[in-house]
Amino acid sequence: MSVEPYQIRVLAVDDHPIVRQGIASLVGIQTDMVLVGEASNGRDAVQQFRNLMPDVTLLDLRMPEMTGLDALIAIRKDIPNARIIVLTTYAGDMQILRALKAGAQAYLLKNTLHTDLMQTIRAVHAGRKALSPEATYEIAEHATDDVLSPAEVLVLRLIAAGNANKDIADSLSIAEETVKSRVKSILSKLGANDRTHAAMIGLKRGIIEL
Amino acid sequence: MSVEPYQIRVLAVDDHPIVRQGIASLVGIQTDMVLVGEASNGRDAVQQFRNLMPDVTLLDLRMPEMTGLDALIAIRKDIPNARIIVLTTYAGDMQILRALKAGAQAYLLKNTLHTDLMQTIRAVHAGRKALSPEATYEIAEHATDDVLSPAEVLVLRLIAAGNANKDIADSLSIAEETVKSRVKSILSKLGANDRTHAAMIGLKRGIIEL
DNA sequence: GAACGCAAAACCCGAATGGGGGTTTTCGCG
DNA sequence: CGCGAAAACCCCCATTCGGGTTTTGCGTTC
Repeated sequence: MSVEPYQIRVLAVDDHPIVRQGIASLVGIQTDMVLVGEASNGRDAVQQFRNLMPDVTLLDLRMPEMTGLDALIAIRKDIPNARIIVLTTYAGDMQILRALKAGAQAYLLKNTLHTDLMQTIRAVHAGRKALSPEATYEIAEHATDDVLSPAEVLVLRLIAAGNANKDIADSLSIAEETVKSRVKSILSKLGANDRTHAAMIGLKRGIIEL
Repeated sequence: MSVEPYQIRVLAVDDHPIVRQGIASLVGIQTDMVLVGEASNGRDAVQQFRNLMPDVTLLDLRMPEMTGLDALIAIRKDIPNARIIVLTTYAGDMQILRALKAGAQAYLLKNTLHTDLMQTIRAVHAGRKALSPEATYEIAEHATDDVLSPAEVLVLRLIAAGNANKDIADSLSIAEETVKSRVKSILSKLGANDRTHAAMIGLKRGIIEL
């Protein structure tokens, strides 16, 4: 039995055991990779990364305890050249952009084929970057759109929670009229008919979470 | 090498190759099960079920081409005693209830542990039923709630799409006043502050889809 | 320190919303 | 066939929403 001299050391982070099992099984088949660890939430992911120093990390975004995005940020703060592939179900353009800005080398959807996933691991390990077609499309789709300001995102979140402008004003300690101008701006930037539409678009695009 | 005389024949349906790989790998380890087929959408699932007649089917709900729920209904129409385990990410009570009404024997979330999943396959094959704790909780949580009528669900969908009452009236060919009374009823049944809140609750509870 | 840019705040106002009633019509089911 | 429950339609009315416009205030830049 020959031992591979150079193997890519992979860390898998996902809150679904079945997905981790799938990754483990796929990586196990490859002769040039080895799975060195698993984590089921963001906190564990950061911990595991520190301990294991993997070459490539597969990271889901939606997780309990600590978001994949927060884990990504924490890891890259520790080790700025960490190689991380975001592997998730969801493709809102804002979600993708934030992950890339936080230093992800690749963004793949879970409907990616086995072979593409393995190729991406090798590519990222070699220092290249990758985006799934859907991710590319989503970003291109909204490339020319105005981006919501942090203040506007706050208002949008409160809108989605079912608050009236007055309530939003109170909980943000600003004038109701200010809220109204922000709402107007949100509707215009998102191309929404009304606040309900805006909330749904915000969800679809990964600007707010359910 | 001994051949197991009685193996549970399993069909895996999920649009994520990685998840199917995980199931394949887990089922492969068990001596009393064998994976006989896979499908990546609802249409294929129905097809595969007819061809293979598996003992137990693992079925995701969110899939392209044809919903898992529709596939479930189609399969149970063909073979009324088909044993199907819904294995999905999402736990809105309405989604769960519809799956159970359509004849699913079990409803598991993907964060289920390996061992629990395997046990559930055996249990369902033996004719028993199973619900994940989260599913049970969701159902109990809303057990006493009034259920939206089909007409109300239609209106809620159009609300979420950003339509005004007048537009909803037009596209459903009913009077605006009718729409208004349905909206009132929806808000009351869901305990929502306004239509936006209602749309978000509808999403959370699996009454409408994004 | 003048000019600029921009978020916050203010005002107006017509239209949409949602909370109260209510009546008629339809339909499923015993 | 009739009963009861939905669904559909209707009216009133206070409030909220969303569009347009303007003013204030504050920091930046030149």
